[in-house]
Amino acid sequence: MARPRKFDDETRAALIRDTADQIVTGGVESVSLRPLAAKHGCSTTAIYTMFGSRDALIEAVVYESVGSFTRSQESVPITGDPLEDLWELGRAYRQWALKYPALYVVMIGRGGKRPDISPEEFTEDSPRMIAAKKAIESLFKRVAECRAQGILGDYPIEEMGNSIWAGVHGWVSIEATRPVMIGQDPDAAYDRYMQSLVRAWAPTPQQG
Amino acid sequence: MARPRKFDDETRAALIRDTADQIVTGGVESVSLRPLAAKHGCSTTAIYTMFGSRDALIEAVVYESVGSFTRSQESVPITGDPLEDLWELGRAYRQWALKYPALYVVMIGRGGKRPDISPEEFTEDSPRMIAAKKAIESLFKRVAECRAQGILGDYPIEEMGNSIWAGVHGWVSIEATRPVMIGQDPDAAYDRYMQSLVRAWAPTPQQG
DNA sequence: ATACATATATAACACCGTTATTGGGGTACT
DNA sequence: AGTACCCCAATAACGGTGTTATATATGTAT
Repeated sequence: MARPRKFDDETRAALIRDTADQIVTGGVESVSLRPLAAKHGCSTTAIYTMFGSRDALIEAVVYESVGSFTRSQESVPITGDPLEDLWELGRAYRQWALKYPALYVVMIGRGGKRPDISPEEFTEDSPRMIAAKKAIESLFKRVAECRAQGILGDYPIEEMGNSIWAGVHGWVSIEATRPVMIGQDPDAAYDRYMQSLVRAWAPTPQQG
Repeated sequence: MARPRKFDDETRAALIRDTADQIVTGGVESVSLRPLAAKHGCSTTAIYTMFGSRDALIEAVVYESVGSFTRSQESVPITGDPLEDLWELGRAYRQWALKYPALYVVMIGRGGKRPDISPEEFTEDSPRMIAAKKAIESLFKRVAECRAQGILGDYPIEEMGNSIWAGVHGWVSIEATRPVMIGQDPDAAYDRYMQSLVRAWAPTPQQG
């Protein structure tokens, strides 16, 4: 019915990988279509038929990155000690973000586009929101287990989960945007910070 | 010794104000020198002698915004109840960020530039770092007062201050980048979140 | 009066994302 | 077989960007 596609899904994946690398090494703003096309032996219009626009290409990278992040979260082993698992989950969260700081910023911060009014990608149950939910699902599961075992108090899972997530994100995003965090031992400081976030939702004596 | 300056500090301030407005309404990436120059009846080269580059202009805006944010923090009254003052400080923090989300993102997130290796503006005691320190000084003071009154435990001020700040920033930055936060009553949810951050550093029975 | 230093304007440079135009390559129907 | 059709990709153009080389104006110092 039409001219056959010269570039298959493999080239599409290669473009996404290359753009992700570019974001990691040079930041989002360094992503440029002409050099990218040249590197892959195609024209910019080919990228346009594959993705639609530069923003859409970056959105594809973000989507892929969320997947990578999610896999890194899901690969944290479950030991049976939900609190220890929670620490490991938090450490993996931070490690991923510090390994790809520019990706983390883009994927959680919408790449610096105007934040107030929002596009369709943030409607409930858009692919991106589903992926985002899945990304923090491991965290919520451990929180639920901790509550079931009395390690956390009888607060709503969603409230505790969102709070711990927001707290972790705050610390990590500061570390990811600035050169170094305060203190001599960032790893230990982060551990103590995580502990404080969890301590905040400890059972009260009445809750026993 | 040279040709007299056609544009004084007033025009410089006007340029900063205008650029800040532009960031607020259209995001950083919408800041463009040619329209800006035309609006102020000068050429782009005039902007270059005044600021040096587009990035430097935005950096000037950021510096000014940090000042505005700091003033908003410092205008929170001191009632004598340090814990209540802390809540008000946290509320003012969030209100400023939600009023100027794009500014908040740029001022704390470095405008989406590559975050890993860092420029000179982040060296200890650079003007920007001094301004940043001053911006959260009110928070640290209240934390210290709370500890002095036994509302907070005997932890290092810096650890408690940084933790609460990171936590607040995490929540607020999520709210500032996404359209709406989860939950029906965002204000109340944020209040409960702040309470959890402070509860984490409550005195232990031994400390009490 | 002349030399020098600097602020500004004009115009150019090298790029950018995007798109109109053109052509190539296949299917489907006559 | 021929032809109409449709889609993909390449070329080239459009309008825009930040930045800078060049030229000019305007002052001070000699």
